[in-house]
Amino acid sequence: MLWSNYFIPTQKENPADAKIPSHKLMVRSGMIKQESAGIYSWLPLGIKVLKNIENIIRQEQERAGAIEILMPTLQSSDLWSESGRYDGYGEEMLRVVDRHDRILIYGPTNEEQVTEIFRKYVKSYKNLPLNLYHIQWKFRDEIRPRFGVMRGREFLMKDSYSFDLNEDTAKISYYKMFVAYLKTFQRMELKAIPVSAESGPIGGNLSHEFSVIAPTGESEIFCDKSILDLDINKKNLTTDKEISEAVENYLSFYSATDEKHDVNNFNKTVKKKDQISGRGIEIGHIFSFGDKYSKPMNASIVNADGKISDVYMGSYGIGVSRLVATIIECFNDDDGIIWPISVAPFKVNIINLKNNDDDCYSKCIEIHNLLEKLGIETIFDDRDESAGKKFSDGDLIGVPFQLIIGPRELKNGNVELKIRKTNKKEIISFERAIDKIKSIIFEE
RNA sequence: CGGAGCGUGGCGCAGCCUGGUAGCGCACUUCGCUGGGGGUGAAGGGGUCGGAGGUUCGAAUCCUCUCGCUCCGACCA
Repeated sequence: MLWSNYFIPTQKENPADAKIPSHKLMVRSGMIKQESAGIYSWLPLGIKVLKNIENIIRQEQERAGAIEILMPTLQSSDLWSESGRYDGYGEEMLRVVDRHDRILIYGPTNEEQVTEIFRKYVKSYKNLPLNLYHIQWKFRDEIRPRFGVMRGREFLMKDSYSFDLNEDTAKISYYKMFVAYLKTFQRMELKAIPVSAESGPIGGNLSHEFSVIAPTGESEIFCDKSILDLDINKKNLTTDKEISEAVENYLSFYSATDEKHDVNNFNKTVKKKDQISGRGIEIGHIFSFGDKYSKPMNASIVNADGKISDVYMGSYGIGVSRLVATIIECFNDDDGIIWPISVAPFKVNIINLKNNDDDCYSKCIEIHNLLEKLGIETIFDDRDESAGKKFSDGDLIGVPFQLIIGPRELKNGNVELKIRKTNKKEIISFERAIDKIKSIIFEE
């Protein structure tokens, strides 16, 4: 991609109303534009990252056996009356009245909707277990949206819904998602901590949220340091038994949200030096809630004995758009964003230091085409701007590798490779630079 | 919803208190010099001050209403 053909409206100054690093940086790097309170347009760089994150989530969901569907943003309020949540959910639901004076809801979540789909088609235990997920925009009319897309009113969420015959198999479904979540977040280089949590308006008795500790986190979490040292990829997890053991290993360590925190228990079970507490950003939340929706909505199946029983359900959410901000909160410096390779909008940023130099330009194009051919997404900053401007924009948008090409080093067949993560620069041959980039990217 | 504040070119702000129809930095346009960390010289374009009403000879400035946005608190992926 040629920068001059693309659309990255960067700005030097911080927006007046942005308070946290991710919000400032997302606006300054031209990823998002606010349209209303808590409602944003996603500009090219922003949507690229959002899609990358979405795809990682999608891959891990599929790997865990979840099946993608797409439910509408607008739902009939009748469904919500059936489940009893129409009144319960309150002012956060955005209601829309259509021309026939029917009330629609811009969905804040989809338990009712998916239960409706399930009950229409699934009648037998033979079709279980089933896990359906979708990635769709949600709307929660927060009293006070803030922090950019971290707490928007409109946000992109991945939500999965599991259906099982009984409590035991429902637990397996829950555990599968538990593992999928750990893998998903790890691929984004986030250290997500599963914490036992209140289930809130979704309901149920088994619930964990996945949080990342960061200074801008919104609520206090407490855990045993040992959880951070666990590595979900270390073990081969294929059978239900292996999955259960792995999850139960996680669950054996203390971890709790503010509401669930028990100081005495914390001190009793966790050594002082292993006690960790910090502000957590909640990026995922999973619930197992049995028949909370299936019962009032008559989502029942016939079991092996020919008896009718309500399905056991669970729901599993990931804040996709919030993840974009979370990753930035975790990876940034004074100059800008530092994208993990897996979600970076481009992997390589070629910076041409001297625009009117034919040799420099053609070398840039050559390298750009070569990288693209290798399947490495590259942006070539061919703008007629000063070197300094390109450097600072490059650091701001946080592309992992910068290839700096100028007449001085080109004479010797060299290029400067800067790794954004470390800000280390080295002058090496083009071949070695490309090999190095390849090895780092494809090793992932 | 309770408390606080803001709304002046694309962005960030000054002017408002002590009314006299707008100013700064960045960005933008053209030309030149430049080009290894937001370079530089010259010449330009763009706003009637969120909206409505009122006071006044005269309103960005005073008053009333209204809309939007932000911040602090309770709620939340």
